[in-house]
Amino acid sequence: MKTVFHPDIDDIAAADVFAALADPIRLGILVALADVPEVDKARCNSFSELASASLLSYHFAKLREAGITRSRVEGTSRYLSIRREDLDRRFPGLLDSVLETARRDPNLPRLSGPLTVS
Amino acid sequence: MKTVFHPDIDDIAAADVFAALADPIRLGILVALADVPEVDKARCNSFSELASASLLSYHFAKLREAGITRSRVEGTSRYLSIRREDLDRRFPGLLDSVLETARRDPNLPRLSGPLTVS
DNA sequence: CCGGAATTTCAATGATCGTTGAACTTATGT
DNA sequence: ACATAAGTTCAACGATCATTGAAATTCCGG
Repeated sequence: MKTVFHPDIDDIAAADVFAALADPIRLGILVALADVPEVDKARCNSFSELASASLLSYHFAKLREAGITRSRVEGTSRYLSIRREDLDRRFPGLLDSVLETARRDPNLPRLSGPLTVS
Repeated sequence: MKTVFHPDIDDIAAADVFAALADPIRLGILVALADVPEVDKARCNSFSELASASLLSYHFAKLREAGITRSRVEGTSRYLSIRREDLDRRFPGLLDSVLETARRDPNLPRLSGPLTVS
């Protein structure tokens, strides 16, 4: 039963968050994640349109290490979600305006359909 | 009468803005700038507590090229300001929540006094 | 015209970044 | 037990980054 490291949200500096957001693929992952109605149900594989498996894995790690996402291991799959409560407490209002900003960017990579869930 | 290049705000991608924000010194510059009551009056030199002149020049360029700041040349001095209207139109709400986020970060480099102005 | 001030530019350094493809790990289904 | 699927890890690459210090630029005041 492998477990994954998630940093304490209070150890995250503002600049770390922005660094994690400074990539179109990661912003694409983030908006796709935000649009999933059921929390904690987005399989990594669902993002395969955005990049190769190994590159996705790299970007997932960046988001996770910046305290932005959570990764739950279940069998051979991993399920991603946004650490919404933590982010809202530590950086109130930031996540929403980042999502709004990202959604507005016409050049962000986007998933063709809704995320396959569960 | 030297003039300085400022990108069209519509040519700026979300990821570019976040990249420019991904550095503590630049965030420090930004909050200091935001706290100046009179717009367009902050001389570059006023930030000398934050870094060496040459490093500041580098960071100023990053902010300017990301569409975040404006630089007005007057004699041997340059005066910086935030492109607030442009940013608010292109990325509504983002600047304010970025400033709020940055101000909340206890580890950001800060100016000891208010900016010398005019 | 000369000296100094404000700022940028340049070259160099080491660190980190995004990307690729191949190898590895771990769990699942038969 | 074996093949397969889902992810991660690793080594390599060129690109960009932050930082330094020295040199160049541009203007201003005497």
